[in-house]
Amino acid sequence: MNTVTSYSNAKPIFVAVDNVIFGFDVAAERLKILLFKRQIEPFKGRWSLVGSFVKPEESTLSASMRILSKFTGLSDVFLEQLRCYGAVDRDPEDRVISIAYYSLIQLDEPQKKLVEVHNAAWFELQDLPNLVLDHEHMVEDALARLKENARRRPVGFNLLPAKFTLPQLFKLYQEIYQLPIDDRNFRKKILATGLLNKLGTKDKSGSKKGAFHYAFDRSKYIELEMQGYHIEFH
Amino acid sequence: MNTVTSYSNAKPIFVAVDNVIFGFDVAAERLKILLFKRQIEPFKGRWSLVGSFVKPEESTLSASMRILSKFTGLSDVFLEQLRCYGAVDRDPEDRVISIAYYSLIQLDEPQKKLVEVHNAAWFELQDLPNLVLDHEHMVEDALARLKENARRRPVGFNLLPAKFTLPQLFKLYQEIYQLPIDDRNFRKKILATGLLNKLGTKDKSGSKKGAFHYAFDRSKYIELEMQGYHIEFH
DNA sequence: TCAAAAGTGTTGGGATTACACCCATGG
DNA sequence: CCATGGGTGTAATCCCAACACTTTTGA
Repeated sequence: MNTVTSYSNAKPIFVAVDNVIFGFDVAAERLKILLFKRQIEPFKGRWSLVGSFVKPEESTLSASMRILSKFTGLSDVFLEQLRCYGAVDRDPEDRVISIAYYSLIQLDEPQKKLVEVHNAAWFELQDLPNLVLDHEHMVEDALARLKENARRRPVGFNLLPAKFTLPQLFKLYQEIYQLPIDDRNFRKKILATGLLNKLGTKDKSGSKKGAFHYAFDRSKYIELEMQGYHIEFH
Repeated sequence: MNTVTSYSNAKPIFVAVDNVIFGFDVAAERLKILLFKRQIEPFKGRWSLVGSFVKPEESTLSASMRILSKFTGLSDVFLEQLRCYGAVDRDPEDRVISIAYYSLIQLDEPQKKLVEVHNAAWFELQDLPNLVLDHEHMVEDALARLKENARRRPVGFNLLPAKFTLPQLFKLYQEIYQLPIDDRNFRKKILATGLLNKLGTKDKSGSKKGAFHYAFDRSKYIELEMQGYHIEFH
């Protein structure tokens, strides 16, 4: 870089990233979002999406991954950009634009413990506290995007463990759409994608009879991630 | 704002907007994109999307509207955010992130003249020059978004004049998808949306027989813009 | 009268909805 | 043996793709 840039007429702006991290609590059958208590003024101590300023030497995506990793210990999980929030007065303290990302992760028991370290906690969608700045808007947009994506791409599997059951998958989709779905048709549609491999084992935690374990077919996943599809859940 | 901000640990970054402006040349039956010759180093004189740095006192959306208006004279047209491009090395001169927007406008004869003032020109999709930075990537993403949107929302009408004919609309969709479409099924589907009002007049510029003028129903447009639909064009 | 574009309908097949009962098991 | 959740099938309907000819009119 030049010490005297040709961009010297322009004024730089603070750039932040904020992550809408979704987790599916299989035990509770609830879709949840990770929030933490903001560490800096203004609004210190209030609930916020997990975020950070973007450093000069990292991309916005890297910044998002850094934060995701810091709070969940995870890397190599589903993480996509949502959009940029660029209103002038979105932060009363200074001019800050934020790039929102959203992420889908497995929310297991170790994960629940882990986040406590950072003053973070998992909240049900129906039970979110007031959030700082425009973060409620970000959550709303992220949820809309998740709904849209779930009917076009095999994103749901990112929220489940490697082995899962059809009843679990079914409950997840009901949570995403917050609607009752016909379970027989759901099975037909989801099996018809070819994404699921039935395993020989059963999960007996949910019933006497037990439900078969499934794993998703990674190569088929990649294929459909590219092509896309369109499934309407009723 | 405080003179000493509590964000003083963070380093601000240059923020730009870039616009992918689509216009449909009804006469040529071609979808086109507006480009201009970059005015500043580096890459001065090379073809670029129209863009600008974001000023501290304007939102990213305002910046995008400012640029759109400067080059086309238009306001109050279709303009949506595409996404943020935040790679560290996307601009070799300095750290600059860019928020890309895309816009759909009517490309009539006056418009063609107007842009020449700013060293700008309209290019067919198949005939784009090499673009600076990551602008080719932006165009690619914008086109993918347009295709996606055109099957879910009534966006196509933004590219046509107030009165248009079904053959024109049909040609537009063929341009968007760059595929041959069955014209009878296309008419059925597009008329079934209830978006079109048939006018009594005809446009005889395209044929001896003449094609009926249509206008789109604004209230139905708003309704479907909210609800969305799903049409596959074959 | 003919060239050139506009306009129009039907049918067969595939997909989707709606819907209710049997299965397996542990206690 | 029974309560609980897991798993299964079909018929009726709707939707959609495929497909070719007639109309209008200016030159």
